[in-house]
Amino acid sequence: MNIDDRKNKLKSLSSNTWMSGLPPEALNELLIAARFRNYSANQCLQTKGELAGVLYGVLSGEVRISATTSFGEEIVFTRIHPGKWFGEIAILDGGVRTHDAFTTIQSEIAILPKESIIKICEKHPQAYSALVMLICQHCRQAFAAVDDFLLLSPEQRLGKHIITELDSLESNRVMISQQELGALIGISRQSTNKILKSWENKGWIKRVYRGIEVVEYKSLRSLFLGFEL
Amino acid sequence: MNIDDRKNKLKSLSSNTWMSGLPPEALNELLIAARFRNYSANQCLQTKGELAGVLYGVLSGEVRISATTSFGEEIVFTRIHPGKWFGEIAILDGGVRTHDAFTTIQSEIAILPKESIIKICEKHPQAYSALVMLICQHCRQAFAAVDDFLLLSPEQRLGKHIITELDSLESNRVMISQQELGALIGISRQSTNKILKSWENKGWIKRVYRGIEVVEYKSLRSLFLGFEL
DNA sequence: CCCAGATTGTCAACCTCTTTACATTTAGAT
DNA sequence: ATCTAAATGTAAAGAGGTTGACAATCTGGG
Repeated sequence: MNIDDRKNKLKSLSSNTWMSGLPPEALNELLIAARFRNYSANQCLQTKGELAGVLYGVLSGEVRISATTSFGEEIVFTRIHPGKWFGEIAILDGGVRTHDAFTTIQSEIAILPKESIIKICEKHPQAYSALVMLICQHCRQAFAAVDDFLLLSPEQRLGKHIITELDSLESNRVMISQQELGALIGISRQSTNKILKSWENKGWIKRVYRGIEVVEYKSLRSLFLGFEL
Repeated sequence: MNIDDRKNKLKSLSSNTWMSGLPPEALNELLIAARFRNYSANQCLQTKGELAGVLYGVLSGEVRISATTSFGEEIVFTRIHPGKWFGEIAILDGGVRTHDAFTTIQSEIAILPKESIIKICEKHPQAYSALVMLICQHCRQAFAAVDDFLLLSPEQRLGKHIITELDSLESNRVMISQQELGALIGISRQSTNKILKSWENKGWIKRVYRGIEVVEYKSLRSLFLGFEL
């Protein structure tokens, strides 16, 4: 792979994320250290409990962050979309992975080995700070998720989750099965279906196979905001 | 306050937390920078949304981390016990407070101003790393909390929460109203009461006024572990 | 083109948790 | 000691979500 290819790839990963805070020199070193790999759907990137060696960035496709119960059911913690990084906790504290990670569709993933990150961070303190900003983001998101469980109804959580994915994707369409959508907010497939149906009847969304097209963004958002913006 | 007093206070805050990783020199500088303040019950330490200036450490007493809904209900995110620190996110990323914080009983709190922390971190990179370890801990806790909502029944969440507080307190007794206990795991006071009653009937706990004494720690723990340890 | 597997639509029965209501108990203040 | 506000105990009714079941629909691969 030539250097321009690498630059283009990392460029799509450095807009609006922790990398955007890096000095050009540090970015250049990351450029060299990064590996890029294509995964087909349903490939495993990491397993909960294993020691961590790398930081992941999603170039294209989608990654599902999940865990499996002792009974074999799968819960879905979140989904990571293009432009976003994950896996920094285990890098920063030397601990084990908190979740499993699988691609949901064909995806291109950037992989930064821990040793390279440490080396670059020692040389460029700003790189370390940038990583800290990344974990701060994820920590705030997790805090908000806990609050949402304590605070919002299933319908509100569903609405908020869809809006969040929409914003992250900069699109008006979220592709996900109702099964998985329910698993993300802690309700059953049937309940998810019922809520989506009621929204479609109100003209807020359009149900498509394995996905949702949002028509009335504002209505959906005011569902959990408690007011119109 | 003399230097020995300060040393004793910080000593109780540096066992088993982020401070334990600090070099003696850095610890000494924190010693000088720290302020100590006594709060009576129900005093406000911080408010959600405000810019952050300090890191808090609980020397004695208890702090409730909470938020208020648009309808005026209060949800309880977690409770902080002696020996624990909180408030590092806003210090690290310069953002606003994620939650309100109130003392629940008379408490002594250590307060580290942001400027002092930054100064010490610049001089001692290990101090910065120690703070990062703190946020990693909190991030892992938040991730686990989200998983628990997706994974465990109310009864299991209740059991896990009590065990967690028990371990944090190194005690066999948790002092908390059933109202607040329910608010922490997202169920009503009445449901909380019902579950506690059933546990008392099994001989696992003893209900006291505004508190719970745990008799059968192992039984309670196996409730959510899914197996006996 | 056709088939198999995945996904969706829909119901009814069931179960759990919430809500409402009220009596009782407890701790702390005066 | 007494009073008051907070906390607890308890039950019935109702809301809301889950489960199980089955038919219909869709998509991608051969």
